[in-house]
Amino acid sequence: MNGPSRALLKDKRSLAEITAQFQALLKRYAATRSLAKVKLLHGHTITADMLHSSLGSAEDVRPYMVVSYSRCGEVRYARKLFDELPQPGVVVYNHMMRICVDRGEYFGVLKMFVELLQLGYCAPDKYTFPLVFKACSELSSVELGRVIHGQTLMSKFGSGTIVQNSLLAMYMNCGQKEEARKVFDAMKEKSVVSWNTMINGYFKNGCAQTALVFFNQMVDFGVEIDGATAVSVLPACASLKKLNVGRRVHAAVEKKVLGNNIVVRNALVDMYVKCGSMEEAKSVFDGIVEKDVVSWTSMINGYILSGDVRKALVLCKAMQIEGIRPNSVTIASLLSACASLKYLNDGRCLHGWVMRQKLDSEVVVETSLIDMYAKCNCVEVSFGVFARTSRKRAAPWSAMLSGYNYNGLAAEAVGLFKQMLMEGVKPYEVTFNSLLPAYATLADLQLAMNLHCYLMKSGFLSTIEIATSLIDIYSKCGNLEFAHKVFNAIPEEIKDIFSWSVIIGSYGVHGHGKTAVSLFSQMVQSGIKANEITFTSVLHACSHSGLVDEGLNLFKLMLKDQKTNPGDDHYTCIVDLLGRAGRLNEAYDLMIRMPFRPSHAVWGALLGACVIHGNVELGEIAAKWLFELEPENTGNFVLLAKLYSALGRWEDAENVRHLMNDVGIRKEPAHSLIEVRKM
DNA sequence: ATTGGGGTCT
Repeated sequence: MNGPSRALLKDKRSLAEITAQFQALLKRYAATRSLAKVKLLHGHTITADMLHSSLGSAEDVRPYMVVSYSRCGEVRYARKLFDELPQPGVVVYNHMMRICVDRGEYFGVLKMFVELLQLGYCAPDKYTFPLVFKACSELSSVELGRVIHGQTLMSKFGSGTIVQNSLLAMYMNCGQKEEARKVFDAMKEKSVVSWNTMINGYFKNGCAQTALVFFNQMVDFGVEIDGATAVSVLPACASLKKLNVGRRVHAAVEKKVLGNNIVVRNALVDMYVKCGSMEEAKSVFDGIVEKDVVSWTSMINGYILSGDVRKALVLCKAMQIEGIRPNSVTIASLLSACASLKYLNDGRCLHGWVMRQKLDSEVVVETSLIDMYAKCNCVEVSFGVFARTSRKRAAPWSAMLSGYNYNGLAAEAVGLFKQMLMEGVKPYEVTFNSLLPAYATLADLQLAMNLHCYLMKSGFLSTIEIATSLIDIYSKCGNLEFAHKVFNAIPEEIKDIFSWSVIIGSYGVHGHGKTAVSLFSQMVQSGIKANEITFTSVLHACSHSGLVDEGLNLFKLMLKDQKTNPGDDHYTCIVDLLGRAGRLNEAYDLMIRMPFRPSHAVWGALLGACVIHGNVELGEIAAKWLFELEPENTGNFVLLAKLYSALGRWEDAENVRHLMNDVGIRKEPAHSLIEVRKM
């Protein structure tokens, strides 16, 4: 026997002295992560306990044991000792919570926190709160986070920079950027971490622009950037394609020597790739001495984005020669490239490789395989892959749904969705992106009502995009009443330009022009500015219902508006509107004064109107242009022939029909055979 | 003893 135990046996010193020695030793061992020594000491404490039956000293030492074990990563012992402690203090609690965080047991953190609050003899401290906020953040529990935020404000830790930083991260990760902003603005001392958290948080919440604003402010304030700043701001530059800002960050990285960090280098490669500068991406990539799988994957993705899938595949080989194995992300990236280019063979090769590498059970890989086969129009193979997945996660189901949708199999998509629900898989928002169009295609009222019911119960209907799709589905089913009910149920303040456009369009398509126009003015009154899409919907509605004056007024409104420029669609609507009303010359005058050359659609609208009203003069002009703009469209010949026949000009009609048959064979420009009198 | 951080797909 040696060390402290022997000291205890001899009992030359007081218990307090020995306890202090134990504590000091344990602290040192914890700092140096010396697990073996901690274990030895643990043994000594047990011996000491037995010999002296003086638990007093051991009670002072055991909390230190817990801390040391947890620092050394020996979770089992730490847990056991912790459970045996009669009165664990806040420090021990903090260490146990840290263990939970490291193991991803966030609910355990919350349980311990509540326990700690109920103890009565001690309270959470500045080390406790960051751990608890981390747990709230990972569990996406803002409600709880807010409560604990309130608690920090009541305590003296609410003004601590580190506590506030973890609070920022919690709000940002829960999607509450406004609340994060309030905390940030109120912070007395902002550290570089605070700025980084804001930049990164805004980017993650879809506000890349604001992320850059914060970055610029940070630089203006003279805050020294670090590696995490670079890693947070570069993706924002990438998504906004701000090559110049990216280059400035790169320069700062070089100046501050942050580039030893491979994470920073990889972020730079990705930024250059996304900004389309492959030369710069390659030069950063070449400069990385020890490239990891992320460096390679970013570069591979770069070649894919620049359209060189062959080179991407070559690089994938090169990386393996260098001894780096592609991971599921690399594969997912390559497979998505094969999908969009319909490279079925390369996709199959990758599939085989993935199976041999045993990467085929990763969800991302499964999902991209399903997507790749579907995009290559091999739905059966796609389903085969899908059937072999564990089917517990929503992603493969979503991929399969979008696969069915892509291949025009709407009924299958709806059937699969039902099965998904029966198997208890919870969809997420993007699942509906591919599912809802299928319902619109089927246009089955009973199915739509079932869906409506589900969306209400599951709460997804409160998502504006999904509610908007449902309006469209009801409209496609011909049920404007339900469509309008769904529209009315959307709270006024979240109705956006898209939901208004869809309801206006729905009334327009079903010939209720007046309602469409009145909805349009309601929208403007509610403070939403019309855009090109809404104008298309409302003008379409006018032309469908023959509301000439209303249509012309709206069109004038559009011309006056600086923000909305009439495009081809709008001219098509107006020409159609005037044409149907028999005001053909007005329509033609408008076309001549158009700021750009009328497309086939505009000419088509004019020709259609000429047929209705028997106007050969303008009809021939329109036909001449149409034959030039879309020589393959035989419909235009049919229309012109119809125009001639209606006026009893049988011979001309017959000629046009011959012409139509010839075009397919001779590819001779048809318009040369038609005499154009005026143009 | 604490806080923030890279590439893909859904």
